[in-house]
Amino acid sequence: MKRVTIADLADRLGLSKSSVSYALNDRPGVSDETRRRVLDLADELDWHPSSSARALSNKRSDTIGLVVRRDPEMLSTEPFFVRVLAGMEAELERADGALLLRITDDPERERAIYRQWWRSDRVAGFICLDQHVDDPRPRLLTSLGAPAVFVGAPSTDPSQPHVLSPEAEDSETLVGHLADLGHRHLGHVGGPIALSHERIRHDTVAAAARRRGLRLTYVGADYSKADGQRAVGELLDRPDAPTAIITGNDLMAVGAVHAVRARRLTSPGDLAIAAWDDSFLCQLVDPPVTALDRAPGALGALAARTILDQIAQPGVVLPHRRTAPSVLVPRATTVG
Amino acid sequence: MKRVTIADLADRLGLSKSSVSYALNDRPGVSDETRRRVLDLADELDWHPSSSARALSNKRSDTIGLVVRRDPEMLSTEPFFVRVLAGMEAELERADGALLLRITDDPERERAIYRQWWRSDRVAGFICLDQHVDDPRPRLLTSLGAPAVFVGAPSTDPSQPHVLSPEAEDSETLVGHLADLGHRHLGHVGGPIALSHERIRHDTVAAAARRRGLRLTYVGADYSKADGQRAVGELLDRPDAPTAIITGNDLMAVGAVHAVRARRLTSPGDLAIAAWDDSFLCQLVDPPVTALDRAPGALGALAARTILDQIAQPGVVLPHRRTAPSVLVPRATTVG
DNA sequence: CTGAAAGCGCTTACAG
DNA sequence: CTGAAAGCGCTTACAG
Repeated sequence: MKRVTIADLADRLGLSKSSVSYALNDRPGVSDETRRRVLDLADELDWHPSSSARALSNKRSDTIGLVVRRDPEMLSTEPFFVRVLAGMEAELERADGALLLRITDDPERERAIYRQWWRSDRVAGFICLDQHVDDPRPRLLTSLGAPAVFVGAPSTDPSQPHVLSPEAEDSETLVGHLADLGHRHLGHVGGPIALSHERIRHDTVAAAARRRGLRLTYVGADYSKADGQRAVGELLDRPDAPTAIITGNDLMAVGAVHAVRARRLTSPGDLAIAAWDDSFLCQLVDPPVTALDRAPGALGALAARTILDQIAQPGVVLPHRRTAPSVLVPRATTVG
Repeated sequence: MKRVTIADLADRLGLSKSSVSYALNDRPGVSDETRRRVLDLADELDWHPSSSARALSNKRSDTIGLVVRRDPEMLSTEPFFVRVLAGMEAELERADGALLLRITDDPERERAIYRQWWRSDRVAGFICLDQHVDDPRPRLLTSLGAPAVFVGAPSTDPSQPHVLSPEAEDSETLVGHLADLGHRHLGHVGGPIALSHERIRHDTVAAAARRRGLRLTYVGADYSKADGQRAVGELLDRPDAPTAIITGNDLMAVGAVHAVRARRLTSPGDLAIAAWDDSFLCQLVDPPVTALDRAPGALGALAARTILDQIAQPGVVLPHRRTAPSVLVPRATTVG
């Protein structure tokens, strides 16, 4: 099972290795006929360039690194993550790139992996998810000189590109939907406030409510169903409970449904519920939950495209990008 | 941002590159003191070996390839996949390996990626999920000479190792549970019969039922909630409907619950339901579904360990392995 | 215990 | 348009 090399091709064709390399890489310096012969033989012998030799010569890899810092168990309850991942893959597939993946919930390890992958030239750049307050990655990656794109929230280093979901528009959509239904007091059950995009939502939901003269009560939870249920329960048990809530993800919306049910109340009668992140969960629960379809695949694809662009143009400050406004899918918990 | 190389270390220490390399790789040929000095300086300068240079010299990469052939949209509804993935990651993390991931639902591309990754030395071996009838991968990978481990079902090439869930024991557990509750006619709503592990389950469920003198009706579906609901609906509408069913995954169990509810029947009274693949879905649905917790993380970890072993011992035929029998989590749909 | 040298499979100036 | 040569950063026999 001897590997076929460029030298083999050169030998069989009576050419030099350089000519073969030029032909294979579609560079000037070889006649069309020579190029044809080279490509045909490469095809016939099923030659593929050695990725390590090429990376060593070019001093760069064509692999994108993705280090996910989440509890693996929690991750499995997040359809959103898999859909973002699939979007990245689709884009990388087109560009024939590849994704090197690591899942760890140890912050020390996380940083070590970024360093190691970059220093050992394993990857040409990184896609960074879940930016949080005091996130060490913007500075770390800048100091390493590693290209990176931040997904869902801006990097604190403005020279690093980011791709965002349109949180302001989405907040507007959610608040507007509930306001149009006549609700005057909303609850916002946000995810972990250490996450940057949750801060953004906190502010944009508040702004949207203020603009309409609505009252707003914020309460934080951890994205789990159980904690969502607890948080919504607390809201419901207040004397001045809101009549509608917005939850930061689908799982907490399910928790909300259960909180309502546990109190023998009904939705939307006693509490209307609308969620970020549509998924099959929102459809499965009874009653089905009104939710924003955020097109996670598009976000992932945009992230992949952006990091590939950044790698191709090192040093260039790329424009930030965002996905199209999400689409509200009204269901029984608001319009039931 | 100049890369630190072994030559830099050698220069600064007044040593040769080979001594430095020996020290770094913990091989004989250097005094303990020299080794210490080398390691200290490497640490101080944050030296990391160039993965491509090392791979080129060693003629082998330390990356494992995972090509997932699934519709990305469907994938996001499968907590099972993410949990297997997380298990692999945990094991690879320990061994400091990495996972190169590609998701595609195009069979042509799938084969091309296996070829390309192997021929270009990007990966040292593969983990293969979702083996199906007439799967081209056993032959392809054997002909390439690429190490591979098959997860969930044996390869048709017996020299390739596999790691399995204990399907026979699990079938026994599920059938036994329902039989103990007094059910005499079971339905088995299997997943796509083209998948090898579904064939195994088809046979082992049948054997377990036969052994107990139970009647069994098999019907196939595609793992989606909608198709599960359809299949269960068909069973329920028969004049001789089974009193209990086993579904091939959690999503179809949810479909079963909905089929029952749509007919204004109840579970477990009119139909008991037990599922393979416990997940939060089984807990969320009302009534909650009895399910087998298959320890997907352990399966993923075992797969990663096995491919690493196979790579370390090329040519050796490894013993096949399986995870511990799954644990049945009884819930309302059977013991309600 | 240490050093000089060849080699892994590519790319890329530099001459012809 | 083509070839000989150096170099990417490692590893590993082979001499000393």
